[in-house]
Amino acid sequence: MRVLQRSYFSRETDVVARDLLGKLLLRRLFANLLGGIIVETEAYFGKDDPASRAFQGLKNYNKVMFEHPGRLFIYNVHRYWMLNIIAHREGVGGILIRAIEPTIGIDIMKQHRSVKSIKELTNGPGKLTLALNVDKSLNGSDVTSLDSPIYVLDNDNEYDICTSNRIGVTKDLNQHLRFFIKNNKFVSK
DNA sequence: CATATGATGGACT
DNA sequence: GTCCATCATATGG
Repeated sequence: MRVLQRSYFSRETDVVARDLLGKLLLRRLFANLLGGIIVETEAYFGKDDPASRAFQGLKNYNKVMFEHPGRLFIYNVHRYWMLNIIAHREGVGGILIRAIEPTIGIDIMKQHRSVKSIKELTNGPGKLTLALNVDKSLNGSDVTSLDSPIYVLDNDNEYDICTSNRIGVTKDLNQHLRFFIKNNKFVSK
């Protein structure tokens, strides 16, 4: 397996969002490796997407969205941090990682969250950042190197993919920009 | 299992 | 003061 490179993220945002399903998201935390299989994503565009954090234009907090692909964009909503990877062919765009299937470092991730069942560990965007110990300090970091705190490994497995409208947005576009693996029990509710 | 509701804090105007 | 790409809890089946 190899680390996904900048060229991988330099494609249309929705194409990359769909393509990321099944890939392995890894978080290096001190001597530990945490993470799992990406099972749910959402694509967000720029000035033509009213649900996007870039819709209102360049701000201090969202400037990573306007920079080159392959970096993390960490954004706060309510009390939680959202983990996004910047991806676009040109212009602006990012992908929200909404859920992963835990496979590596499960015991450590459980220490970060008091949950009874493993199903609840990372089945939501705010839940997985808690489990992976991700916060704003990682905003802007590169994901295209094994030395990065977070990176994504390629994975050959094939999955059936479903789509829907995005979850929780107040002004969605009239197209399906949420992607998830069919029948996977770690997809968010 | 499903749906409803209140708490929450960062960044905006 | 307002908005928000959420979550945990409580309740009913």
